[in-house]
Amino acid sequence: MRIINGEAMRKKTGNKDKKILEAAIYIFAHKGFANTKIADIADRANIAVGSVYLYYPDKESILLKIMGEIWKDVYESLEWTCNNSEYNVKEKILAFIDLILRKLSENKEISMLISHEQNFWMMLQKGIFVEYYEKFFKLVTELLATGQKERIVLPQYTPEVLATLLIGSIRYLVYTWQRGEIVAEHKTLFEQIKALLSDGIFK
Amino acid sequence: MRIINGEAMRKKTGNKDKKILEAAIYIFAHKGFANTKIADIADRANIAVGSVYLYYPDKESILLKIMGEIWKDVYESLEWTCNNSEYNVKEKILAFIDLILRKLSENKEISMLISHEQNFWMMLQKGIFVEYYEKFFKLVTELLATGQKERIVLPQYTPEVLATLLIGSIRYLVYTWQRGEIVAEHKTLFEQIKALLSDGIFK
DNA sequence: TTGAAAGATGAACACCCATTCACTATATTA
DNA sequence: TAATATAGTGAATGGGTGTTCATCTTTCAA
Repeated sequence: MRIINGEAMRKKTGNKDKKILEAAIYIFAHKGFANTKIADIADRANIAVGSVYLYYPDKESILLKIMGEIWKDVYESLEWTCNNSEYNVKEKILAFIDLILRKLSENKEISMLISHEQNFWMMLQKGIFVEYYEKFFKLVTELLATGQKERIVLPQYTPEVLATLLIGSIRYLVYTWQRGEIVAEHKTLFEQIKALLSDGIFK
Repeated sequence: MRIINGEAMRKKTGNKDKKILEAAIYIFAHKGFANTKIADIADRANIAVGSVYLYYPDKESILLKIMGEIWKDVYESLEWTCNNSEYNVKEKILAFIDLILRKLSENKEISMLISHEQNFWMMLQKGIFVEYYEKFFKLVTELLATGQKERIVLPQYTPEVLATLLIGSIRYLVYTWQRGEIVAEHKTLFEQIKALLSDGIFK
């Protein structure tokens, strides 16, 4: 029983907020944000159009919530890894590569959504996801700078360039692979990417 | 004087088709295809809304024309380089990197447009640009495969993975730099990118 | 100079879809 | 079991915009 302001309150049931997000990820990824109708999302979530508005104020906030959760998750995972003193810098950098590889490939639609929408919405600087992404990017940059100080990472490149290259190429490689344009086993591809990027940045 | 079917014909003047493309590149890049109104494009091109439809059948065809021209240009330049027997494979690969670097950075808006729209429209497989891009990608892949045969390029990676990595990371690095998120001199950045990618793929 | 044919215009149209809201269903409390 | 308050519904609304078209303008051949 739930009492708020001394009044009886009906509970929201069935995790509709989560169902909306899951449906939206799928439709946004395949049709693009602009071509997605609220009715598409409602259909896929098996709820009424009006119910969507009980959970999110508008279409845009659904997208921003999704991207916010993705980058919050990635940022907090990396932060945890960086604060774990059992790892040395090289291990932390490899863990970062692994982390983002894993996050983007856990779900085809997440990788598509990011590849289709992120750059544009980053430019608009809308939503909390921008802050999480920027914190994540900063952490990666610092990690690489530390690597350079410890003479593990090649010194001739600026950390920002390295970080951008790593994040951008992983994102695009996973996307291309998910869409079937690169034919490779999951494990083979991941090892190639890790080896390739390691060869390019480590001494 | 122009005579068609024995009738008098007024000429189209002022290169309105080009002006429309240029205006569209700018607006598409900054507002996104979906948020761009035909009126925005007409305003920027200093013509009437209706005139746009004298040159292009609909909004979509303007975007597809732009992307078609970009990738036609890139593909044909690379083809010319590959057919030029004065270059060896390594020089051709370096020329390819230079080519795409140059194309994407010649104009901030082109780089933005590609980064915001290309992945999505590639997925839809709409427009002639898809064929040009795929021919370009195939050429790059073949170039890298030849490099591997001649023991110039690292053999442990599949050419498709290398090609995807090169194209994707250059695109994203230039975009990020154009938007001011990486602070670097044009020349410095280009040399870093070339060196970094060369280190990662050449023996 | 004039009539014809095409270029150019922008107000009006018609459709689309995000959002609203009057209504129904259901959980909760007493 | 009744009263209440929120959850859930989906048809209707309204604003926005891609496209059209009646009209005007310009060019060109005769």
